[in-house]
Amino acid sequence: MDWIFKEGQPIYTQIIAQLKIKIANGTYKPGEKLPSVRELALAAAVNPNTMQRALAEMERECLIFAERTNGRFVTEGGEVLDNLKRTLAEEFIGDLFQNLKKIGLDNEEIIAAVNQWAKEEQ
Amino acid sequence: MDWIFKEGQPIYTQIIAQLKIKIANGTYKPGEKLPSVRELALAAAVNPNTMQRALAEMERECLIFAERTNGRFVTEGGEVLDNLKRTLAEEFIGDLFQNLKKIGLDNEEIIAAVNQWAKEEQ
DNA sequence: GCTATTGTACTAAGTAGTTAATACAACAAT
DNA sequence: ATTGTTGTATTAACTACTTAGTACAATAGC
Repeated sequence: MDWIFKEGQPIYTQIIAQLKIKIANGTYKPGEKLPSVRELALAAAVNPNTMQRALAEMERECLIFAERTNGRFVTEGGEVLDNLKRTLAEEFIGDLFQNLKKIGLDNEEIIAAVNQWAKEEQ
Repeated sequence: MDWIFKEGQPIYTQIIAQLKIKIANGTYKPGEKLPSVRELALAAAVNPNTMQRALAEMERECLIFAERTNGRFVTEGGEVLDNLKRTLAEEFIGDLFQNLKKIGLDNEEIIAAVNQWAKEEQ
């Protein structure tokens, strides 16, 4: 399930989204050392510059931090991870409501559709 | 609420997504004539070429069709619109489950989160 | 102290998306 | 028949993203 990129969206933004998920689900835990830029780039089959750009962006968001010649680490502190999970979930759910409302569904219909989806699919 | 574009994704793909929603919610009804390429481009504050590209793509999907010098029309036939609405809704909901499962929520938790969101927000 | 690995920076080239400007053919409206 | 509007095509220029290649400073590990 690792490192699949779609067309129509910059790779570096997709890397950020997928890395956030990996942090949120514990693949990379707070305080843990990340693979090096070059390793990550190799694993994602992406140019090191592209991976570097994604990582630099996540540093600006304080999700990870770099130690000059030692490597990169996931930021520690329980709030960070909890905030990330909550923010991601709210983004996903908010987008769903926004989109479904645009095509004419109200709150009840949305909840019904989500329930039905959970039963029928997978 | 018309024609807002985000960064990080080609404009023509965002035009397609928003036009699909406009067809799905009845802004443009089956059989109805669409504004001309130039009008749409003006309304969306976008170059005519970009609008043309989005419209051409939607023709390939048979959602609209062009009459050489008369204009563009929404494809008629109830199935088309129903299929569109169902496809859009399934895409949105499917993405939600996929994303939330990645950060560790199961079906029950997802449904709970959606219910809570519907109560609390807006 | 040496070495390998780390993050970081830079330049050049290629590709895709966007805009601008222009042009043409077909036909509805007059 | 003429005119204006339609979809469509083409060319050029600009920007953003991506890749390739190279290089450097800092330091952990030995």
